[in-house]
Amino acid sequence: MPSSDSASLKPMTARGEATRQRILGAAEEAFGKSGFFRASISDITRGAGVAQGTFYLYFQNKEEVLGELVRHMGRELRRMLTHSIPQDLSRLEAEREGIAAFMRFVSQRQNLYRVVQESLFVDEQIYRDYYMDFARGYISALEKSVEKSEIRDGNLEVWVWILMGVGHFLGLRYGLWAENGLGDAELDAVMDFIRNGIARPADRD
Amino acid sequence: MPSSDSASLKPMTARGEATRQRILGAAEEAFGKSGFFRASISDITRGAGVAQGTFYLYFQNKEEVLGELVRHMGRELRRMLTHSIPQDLSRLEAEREGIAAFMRFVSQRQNLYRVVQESLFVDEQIYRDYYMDFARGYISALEKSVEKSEIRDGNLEVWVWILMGVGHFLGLRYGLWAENGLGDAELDAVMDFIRNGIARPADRD
DNA sequence: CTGAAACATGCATCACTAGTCACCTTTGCC
DNA sequence: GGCAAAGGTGACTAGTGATGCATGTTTCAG
Repeated sequence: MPSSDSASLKPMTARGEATRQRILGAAEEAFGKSGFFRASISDITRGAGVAQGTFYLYFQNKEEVLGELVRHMGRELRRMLTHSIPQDLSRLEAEREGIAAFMRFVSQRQNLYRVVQESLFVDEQIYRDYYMDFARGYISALEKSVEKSEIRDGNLEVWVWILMGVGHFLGLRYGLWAENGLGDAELDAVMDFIRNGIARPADRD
Repeated sequence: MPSSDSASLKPMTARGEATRQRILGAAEEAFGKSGFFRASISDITRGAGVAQGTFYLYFQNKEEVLGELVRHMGRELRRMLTHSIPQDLSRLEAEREGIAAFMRFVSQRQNLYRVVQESLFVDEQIYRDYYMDFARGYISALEKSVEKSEIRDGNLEVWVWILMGVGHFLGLRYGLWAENGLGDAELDAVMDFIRNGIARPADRD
């Protein structure tokens, strides 16, 4: 028994997988454009070019599709960051590359990013998992950097949530709302903040 | 002519205002608990203790209620911050007080905060207006602080979006998801980041 | 070539909700 | 006390959308 517990109807063996992917793609588009709740199953199946019933061959409901999309974004983003950030960079350099890569990702996959954000209002657990997972990896990366003295020490958990918040709002403001994403000058300003904070040099401690 | 343009049916003169407020309160609760889309008009009117039709005496639809709630949160938050932050504080001190006050606000009015966040998926303009307005005031406050040399200079617009992102994620992580809000030690860690950044003292510039 | 498993269809059912409206109640001014 | 305006009601209409299912179609091993 393949321990299918609550894990719906995922099994399949060929073209089925392709159909499933087309449904996921159409859902990403529909959710991104209309929002999760306004998008209907029939919008999705129409977009995928399949009949309504076909949807239920692969998913129990819309929520399940959303969860899948959010996890997909998590994997894609990690993969992307891994590939965009050379191993030999110092933490601050890596941070800059990471933010730049993230911003490109959001600009290019606006629908998917919106879907992730909306998951907070569909199933909070999906959203929490997404960020808790990301935070876990981020914290251990910072820990290593502290050990190598590439950055100073501090409450890394809090700092990571701060950094994720920074990324999120930059993604919103410059990835979704700006024509041309985040420019180099602006990225400089971001890094200036992250490196040095806002206190005058004389007031730092 | 009272230039009622698109401004629905707001006029009233006595107990009507009280009813309208009860509807807004019930909507805040319903939206916060179930989400905007899952909450029905009849959920709201039931919560307010009025008949369904009464809703349409004061609002055209759910969206309008949401807009009202978001603008309400904006006003309340500003008022709160104004009252919580003594005038004679330096910018860094004010920043600390502001974050602490914001965190208390989110913890106490979780439903309202959720409503504001969900507005992004109901009517993006409402959400943008909320943050664009907030950013405007925040930027000019920072400009004044720069003039007084309380903080160093930089790209204040970018910094403000960073700071709002920080606030938002702290609100999420510690205001909505943590039992006890943001502790003093954690607030210290936040201020440490905002003051000094994460670079080692030797690497600062 | 053939039959069974996997895939796919699309319509019918069922539940639910936004918004309307004809009618009733309260308020307060004369 | 009478009456008009403001406030309030709740059943009803029209529409939408999720989901079930009986009925095809495709694929491919033997």
